[in-house]
Amino acid sequence: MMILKSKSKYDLESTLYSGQCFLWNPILSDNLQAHEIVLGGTRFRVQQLSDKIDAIYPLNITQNQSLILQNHLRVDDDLGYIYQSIESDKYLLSSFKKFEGLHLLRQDPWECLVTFICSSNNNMKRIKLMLNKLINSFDNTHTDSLGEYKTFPTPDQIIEAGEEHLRSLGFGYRAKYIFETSRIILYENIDLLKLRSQNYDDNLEQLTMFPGVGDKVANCVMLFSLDNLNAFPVDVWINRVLREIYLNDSKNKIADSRLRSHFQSYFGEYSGYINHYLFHSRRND
DNA sequence: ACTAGACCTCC
DNA sequence: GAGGTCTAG
Repeated sequence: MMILKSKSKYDLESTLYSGQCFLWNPILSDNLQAHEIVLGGTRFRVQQLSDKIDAIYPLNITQNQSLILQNHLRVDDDLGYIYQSIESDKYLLSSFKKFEGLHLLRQDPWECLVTFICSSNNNMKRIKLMLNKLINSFDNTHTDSLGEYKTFPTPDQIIEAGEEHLRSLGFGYRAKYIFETSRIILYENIDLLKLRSQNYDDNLEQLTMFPGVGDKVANCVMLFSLDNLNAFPVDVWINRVLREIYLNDSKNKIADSRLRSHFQSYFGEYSGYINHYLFHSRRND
């Protein structure tokens, strides 16, 4: 076991299951609540220990593995700095207090892209189910001291399996989107990791070129995997909370992309972090 | 630029 | 109806 250093208090439960990532699994380890994920081909397990994270697997975690985990968990984020950036906002203040320690994650861009293409017109439970089916339908089996585990399929594996394979897993019309997106990535030799830390506008333009990726999905991918912390996905929940709290219950029709750019200016460089607190709060009241 | 309808499947 | 996107007009 090894306590991970984090700049701020860390709330694992809120962070891992707030709807930004669907690849973490709750698991019982020594009768204690733990959480498991595969990162870069390695299986990791963590659990909450007071305000910090305890990395309990791999057992003798290497320096490099520990870096992979910390990088994914964004333990260096300074939440206090983000919290104080909007001091006068009553609703946000109570959200920060209620979910103190909620972090964004830094996910793998490819896995994140597939995840949020799946999210369209869908619910969290089924998104999770679809991703599990997808992972289990390929033979990417690895073995460690805990037993077998699987890694996420690559674009070329998805192409080889075919669009019909995805349909047979229950992906519906999203099968075509994921299949075509895989083809574009492979044939145009696109390295999604290179989009990391590129500016918001360029990434938005690049990502919305993929079929099945509109403004909302692109903003999710940018926020949850590409370090564009000013990304601001507007879904039905964010739309609700913006109207209720910030637009005086306005029922005017405003396009989500216009709401998005307006509130990006309003909330500033960490609007994406604020977005996730708004989302999580609105869903949990 | 902006607005309706269709779209797969499952709870 | 569900954490949207695409297409037509």
